Amino acid sequence: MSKEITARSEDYSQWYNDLVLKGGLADYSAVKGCMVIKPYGFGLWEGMRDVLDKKFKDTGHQNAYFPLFIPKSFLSKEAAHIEGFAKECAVVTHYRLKNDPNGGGVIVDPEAKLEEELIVRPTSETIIWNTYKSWIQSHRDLPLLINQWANVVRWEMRTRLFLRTAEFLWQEGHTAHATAQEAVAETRQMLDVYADFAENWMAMPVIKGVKTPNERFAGAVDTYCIEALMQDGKALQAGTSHFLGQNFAKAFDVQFTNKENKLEYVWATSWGVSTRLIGALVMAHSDDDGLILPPRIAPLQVVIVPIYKNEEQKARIDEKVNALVAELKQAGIRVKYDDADHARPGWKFAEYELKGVPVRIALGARDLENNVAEVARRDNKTKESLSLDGLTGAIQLLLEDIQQNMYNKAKTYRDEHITPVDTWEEFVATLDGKAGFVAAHWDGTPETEEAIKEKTKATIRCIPLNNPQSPGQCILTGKPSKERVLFARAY
RNA sequence: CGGGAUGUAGCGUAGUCCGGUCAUCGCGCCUGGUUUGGGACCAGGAGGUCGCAAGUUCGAAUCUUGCCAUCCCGACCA
Repeated sequence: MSKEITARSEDYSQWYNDLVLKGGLADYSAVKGCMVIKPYGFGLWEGMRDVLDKKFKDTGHQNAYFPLFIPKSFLSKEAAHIEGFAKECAVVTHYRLKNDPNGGGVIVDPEAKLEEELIVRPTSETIIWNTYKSWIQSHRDLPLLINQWANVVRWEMRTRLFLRTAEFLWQEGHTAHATAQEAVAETRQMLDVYADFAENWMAMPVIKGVKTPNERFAGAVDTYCIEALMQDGKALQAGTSHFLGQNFAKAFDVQFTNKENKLEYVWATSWGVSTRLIGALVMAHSDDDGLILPPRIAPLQVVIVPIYKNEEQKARIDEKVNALVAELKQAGIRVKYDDADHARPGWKFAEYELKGVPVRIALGARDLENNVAEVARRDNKTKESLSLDGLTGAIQLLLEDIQQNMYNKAKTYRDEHITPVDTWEEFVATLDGKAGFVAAHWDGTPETEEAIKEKTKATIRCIPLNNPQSPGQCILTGKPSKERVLFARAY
């Protein structure tokens, strides 16, 4: 083994790092807290982006682009918003460099100080609502449904590849509506879009829910989320959708004239997912041999490896494979024929397993004689010989089966890790033991939530939508509770 | 931002305590050949400002100081 991967059981964090680095998804960079996304990792993001972008367009949204820089004064217009982000903002103070007169290279020119400092966007609500003010006058201008694909910067103290970096890529939708009901419906619709994407493309089951006030987005009335469970039993927020009420409309004075010719503040939403999804994907499915990517998102779905003893055999295999590749591509399958001569088949097998390619086809002289190919699937590491006749159809079915199997496996794990508990002892024991989500009663106060967090490091991940109402007693205070909420330790 | 650890060739490492032919070994890389059904073998070869910068010294990978980056644990967060 030339590329050792740390076992999950040995060191989960190191396992994750190994997969990301050795799987070729990303590299560390020369800049603290920032990462380089390598082509294979970016390919994953492109796949996610393409699917999501189509879903956004299909639900009536348009893409636009707003500035990277936000005047400092904008950020402070919404009190809760600045409160939430102030501690992690990068600030641009100067606009010019000059040669150090003392010969120390280049320095910031003290003459070139900005009159108003600029904040590198940690999110774009403020610059967007400042803009919307000039775009919205009448109810006929509504709804305004905009999305942007962008990078944002949050100066994080502790970073982890994909999961938390100072700069990350995301999309942020920002919509304006005439009524609260319409804005709430939009918030919920986009949450559904995210959940559908996570489950049907990423094969990652998620729980849709609403955040408690403690966990709410800075400036939102309600924050909805999708929560996923990683293999170490920690939860990960995979996407959020916020109902912003009229908070930003009021902060930026965005009013419209309604049908009755009266001025009203507009109602807002924002929603986003980020490159963090790549981290979620890695941790949800992969094993100690490497990545396991769901076919619908995998940059490469099928890899074909030739096995030959001489040029004559190679030529015959080439001929067969070239026809197969054409057919697979015709069927819309992302396929690569790896006939590089410098690596032997065994090396390639291990390499593509590390990279999580869902299906590997090996084709040798012996197979040609029998008119078969050896087809190996990455998700459960089984192999079988399939006839070369109709192989494309079989591969299509196999890819679908892998996608479904990965989802089922993740869902079984997730479902087995939602544990209802009724006492504090059980609660602590479950968190420390099997981990995962713990469904417990809570008295509904931020103080109790905070106390539980301090004692156990577990937070309320969400109150699931359509949560069954069942009276009980708060696990910490014993006060009455009308429903269970989901606790977990989280990324 | 606090605590701990690390940084020597693309990767992993020996050497650091006790300064002086010490820049070691494996993988990878290049050339040629033999190979090819689970990370091949032989022969030859290239590659390093020892994280960066000052300092101590006749002499620094090794000692001192500062800085940078990464990992782990905490506080904060998507």
